Amino acid sequence: MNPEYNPHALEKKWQSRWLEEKTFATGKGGEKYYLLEMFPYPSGKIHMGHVRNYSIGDVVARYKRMQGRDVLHPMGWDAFGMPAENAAIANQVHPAAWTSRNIDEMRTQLQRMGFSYDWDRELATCDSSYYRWEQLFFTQMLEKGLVYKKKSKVNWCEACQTVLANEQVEDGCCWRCGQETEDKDLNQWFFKITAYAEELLAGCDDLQGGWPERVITMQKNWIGKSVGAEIDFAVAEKNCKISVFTTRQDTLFGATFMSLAPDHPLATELAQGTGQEAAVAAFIEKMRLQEAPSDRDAASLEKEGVFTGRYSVNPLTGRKMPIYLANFVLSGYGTGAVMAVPAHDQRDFEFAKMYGLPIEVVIQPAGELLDPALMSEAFTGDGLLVNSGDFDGCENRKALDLVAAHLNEKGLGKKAVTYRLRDWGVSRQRYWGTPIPVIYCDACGIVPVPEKDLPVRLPEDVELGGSGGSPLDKVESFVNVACPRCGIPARRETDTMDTFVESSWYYMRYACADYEDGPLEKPAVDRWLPVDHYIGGIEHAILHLLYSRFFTRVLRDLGYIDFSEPFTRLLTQGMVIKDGAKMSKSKGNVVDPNALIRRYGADTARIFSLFASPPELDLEWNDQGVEGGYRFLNRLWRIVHALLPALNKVEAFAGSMDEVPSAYSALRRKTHQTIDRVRVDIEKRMHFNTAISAVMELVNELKNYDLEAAQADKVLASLLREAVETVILLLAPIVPHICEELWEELGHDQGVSYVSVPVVDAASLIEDTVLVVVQINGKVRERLTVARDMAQDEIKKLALASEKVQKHIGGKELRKVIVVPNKLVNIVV
RNA sequence: GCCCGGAUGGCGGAAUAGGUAGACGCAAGGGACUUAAAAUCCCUCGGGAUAAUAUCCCGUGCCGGUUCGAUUCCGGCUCCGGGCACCA
Repeated sequence: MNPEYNPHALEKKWQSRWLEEKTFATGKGGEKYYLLEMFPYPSGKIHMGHVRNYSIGDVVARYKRMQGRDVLHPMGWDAFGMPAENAAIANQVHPAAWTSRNIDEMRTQLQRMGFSYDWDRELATCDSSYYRWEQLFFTQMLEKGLVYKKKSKVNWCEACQTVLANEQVEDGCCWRCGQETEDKDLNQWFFKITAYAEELLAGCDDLQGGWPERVITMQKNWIGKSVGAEIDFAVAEKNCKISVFTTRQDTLFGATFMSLAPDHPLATELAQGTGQEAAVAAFIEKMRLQEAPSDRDAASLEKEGVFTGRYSVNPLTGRKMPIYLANFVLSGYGTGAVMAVPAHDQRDFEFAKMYGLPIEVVIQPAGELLDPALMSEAFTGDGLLVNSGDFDGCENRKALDLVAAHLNEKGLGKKAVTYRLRDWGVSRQRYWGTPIPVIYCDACGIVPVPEKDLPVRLPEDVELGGSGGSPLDKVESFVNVACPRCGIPARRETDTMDTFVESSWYYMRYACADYEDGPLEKPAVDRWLPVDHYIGGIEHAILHLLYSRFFTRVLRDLGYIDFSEPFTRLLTQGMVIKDGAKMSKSKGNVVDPNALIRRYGADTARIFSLFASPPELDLEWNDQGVEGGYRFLNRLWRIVHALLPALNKVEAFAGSMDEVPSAYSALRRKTHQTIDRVRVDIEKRMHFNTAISAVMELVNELKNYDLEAAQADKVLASLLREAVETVILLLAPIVPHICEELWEELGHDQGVSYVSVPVVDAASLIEDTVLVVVQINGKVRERLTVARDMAQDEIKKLALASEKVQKHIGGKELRKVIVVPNKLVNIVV
């Protein structure tokens, strides 16, 4: 009696063996390969998204090992963050205790999935042995001017008494308590990511091919580069200038007024002495009180503004242009001032109509004559310049350069570039994060904590959930320090850093997780970085990935590393969906991976999440699909065991195709076709669903042979052994436990993890006969099995000789016959 | 509004260089085994016509084009998903 497939027992056996023997430690020789999946937040339980993400990564890691690569495949914990603080308040547990307990639970769960991590490199970002280096980076960035402090608008939740990151604001409300958030001006620390805007944009070209196109596009759009000109407009009767950014300097002759953001620094000053003071003040106040329009209807919001009483002078036409404050001008973009060309910009057009301002056409499209009086919308297309002095008749695209050059010559303006990207605000008024290593001294000002005093440890004895400000504010022993420079009493910064800072460099630290003499051990980082293949959810397409690209460049410029792009190849996997929605606690449609493992074992959970769809698409949850995966593993188990007595008397067939008896050539061909398909699917396409279906086909083929036949014929037995070993080796990265067990039962004493991926014997792929399809006028009418590489004339003759074909031709005249060798004949009548 | 994706059976999805549409799996139906059930094994399975596993017609969101031949290439739509959004 053959043993039953008992996933629990055998999975446990192999998992403990892998751990004991440190099977997945690095240093087993070969060229390096760094495979990384995005590390999880230790919420306490893994979810199906983790199962999918890490199953995908594990296939690649295990496959690369079987290709002889020295694979670094680490795991760690993105351990700082608000949920720990929320749990602390709700359950009276210290965030550190809560986090560490969750890490233990999740580590156990990941180990139960059989993922091939090198656990010796595990790290948690809430350890001071990790964040101390982040604090060092911060002080070094401060010295380099890459960190600065400024007052700025932030999202504030009054109920939770804290700043929220943009991504923690959902539809204008706090994700935690649901209360509407408000803008608040706070003094905040910023990372100067804008200093790298151009480099981050240019670097996108290097990602081409390795990263999904849409992620690159999203990053480019987020950086949002605009090329144009900065133009100075003199203010009439006032000794000042207003600078404007435009991408349409070709339309400068058509600028008839100017719009400033309501919070432009000159707004109030301009109105002084014009009689418009009251109106301007009222408008500014109104705009200040108004809620930010929700994104969706921002563009359709009615244009509104107020005349400042002042005029600027168009530098090319000398026209006096009234200066308005306008609700649609953003103070944070460009210079916060816009030259208005109503004929050629839709917003300016609407504003001009509203306030009766002149519309001047300066670009005429081909075959049409624009009349300002008749226009119902701005013309934003291309054409020839008119009413533009010396530039008349010039194509507007060419005029962009010519006008910019002209302005530059006259000292009126210059070419300029603007980005949408904003500096990264990293201050958080929270407890559970990396303390910002800065001391405020009345005498010395802002003083970075010296390296010898790092880490600035997060104090443990803290009251959470109180009202007002950062919890660290109230910890006297933390706050009160001597100034490291002059020694007088000073105060510590009590804000902590955004948790995205930790995740911006953790992948480098894995190279030297235990290194104590610095953040990064150069030889280790040189060996392993950059990450060869990074796998994670599409939801990080901008934030985490952009921050990491920024941080890599910062560390490069601080002299720690020699590369600029952290992730050579990126795979973004889709979400796990159930009942048409992303699995989430709030939707109540979660499937607990633990229940799945308990019922079917880890291998079933793995094969299901890989088989149901290709990685980049969303995966629709299906209970029966899981059952199907389980059935397949059972079938594999039974088939191998049924043949085992015969298989264990022979070696796997290793001869050439011409030694294979013709009765078995189909089996051998199928074996090698499967190797071929799986290699392409895994190595080139990352489509594990089709790789699995190819192996399923080979397993179906095995069903045609029984023990009796295998015992009767040694050649057959050795061919079956070759096929079975192929199945096991190809599936080993996908369902490693069952494969290890079967591999062992086949008499191998070395585990499957470092056995080479099977190699295709090209001669075995070739068939003696091929199926040729005969079409008449493009419709399939006959299928002929003919010798491979038959001459075109001969195939044609054969095709025409067929009775079915003759019937369809029905005596009609042949106009053309197309022959594709070994594939098809198309007869055109 | 702009920018990216996508649309194939009852379902998830295949079709890698323009050449047999629907691999593999799920669900469904029928059968075998069984006292019975589960499990397992075998068969059928896009729609329609027909006694038929013979034969014919239709079929990859819609309309058109290129081609001997289009799920695949081109043009124009529709719908769905995602990103950005008063960015000058």
